[in-house]
Amino acid sequence: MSDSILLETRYPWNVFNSQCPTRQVLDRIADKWSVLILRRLSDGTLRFAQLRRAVDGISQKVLTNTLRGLERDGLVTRRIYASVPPRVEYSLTDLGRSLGGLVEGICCWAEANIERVEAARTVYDLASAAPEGEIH
Amino acid sequence: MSDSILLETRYPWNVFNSQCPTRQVLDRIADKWSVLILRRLSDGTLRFAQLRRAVDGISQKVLTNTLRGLERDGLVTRRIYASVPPRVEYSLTDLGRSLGGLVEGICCWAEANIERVEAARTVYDLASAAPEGEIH
DNA sequence: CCGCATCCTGAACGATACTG
DNA sequence: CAGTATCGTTCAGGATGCGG
Repeated sequence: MSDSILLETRYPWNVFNSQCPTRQVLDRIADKWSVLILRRLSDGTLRFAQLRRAVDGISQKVLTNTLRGLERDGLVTRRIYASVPPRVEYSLTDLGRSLGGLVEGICCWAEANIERVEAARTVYDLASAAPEGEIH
Repeated sequence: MSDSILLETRYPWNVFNSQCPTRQVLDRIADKWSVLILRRLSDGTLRFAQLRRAVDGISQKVLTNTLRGLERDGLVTRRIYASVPPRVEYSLTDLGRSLGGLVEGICCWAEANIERVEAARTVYDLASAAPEGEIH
């Protein structure tokens, strides 16, 4: 009996349940900024300012917050060097690296399919603008 | 010459550039609700109310908005049956189905690694609460 | 049943100024 | 350099009521 349960659901968790803690994980990793940061760090260690430049458009505040969250969830390591000026390096943990393939997959999908998406948008927007036109 | 360019970057797009349209795609798919909806629809067509129940915690407004966005971007099809009461079915397009593996990967990663994430959080929160304690 | 319109609150975010 | 702190704004999102 317990075997069948194990076969049906390998984990007792369920992202579709809003009370399940996995939802919080989904919230963290299914996030634009998290994806971009993780992907940058998958190429190697970066300092705060480097990371900021590498992820165009992110504000200092959002970068700080996102890094804190990623660090708290064990995806990113923060190493501080007590020098003047201060030096802080961010890198992926093993757990963070285990997300590498997914994160790259997401970015690649976006780059590979943007033209299809834009084409779909054009069609959709045209249909929305003049829905009556189709009938006449 | 053009060959080397093609080899270096297969696409002229770059998600790290905030002006690049691929950022908008990333915004769409690197989103908690989009991921959950796409994953549900990858198992088959669903009506609006079914989808709402299947994605626990989503409000009607957010579901509507997210579905519109996914439809506009060509990931989801909306089929309307002019019956009483009205019947609206949502399903994935081919483009949406091409995201299936990634979407499933994200959800599975969350379910498979939640315990590691929670363990990391415990460590992080303890260290933040009493950082002086380590020295004594 | 589906989902649009409206109102409203709180969280997210940008900009700026300041510190170790 | 790498933040923290504060302020002001914007906007996502919840609640409710109505309409096709």
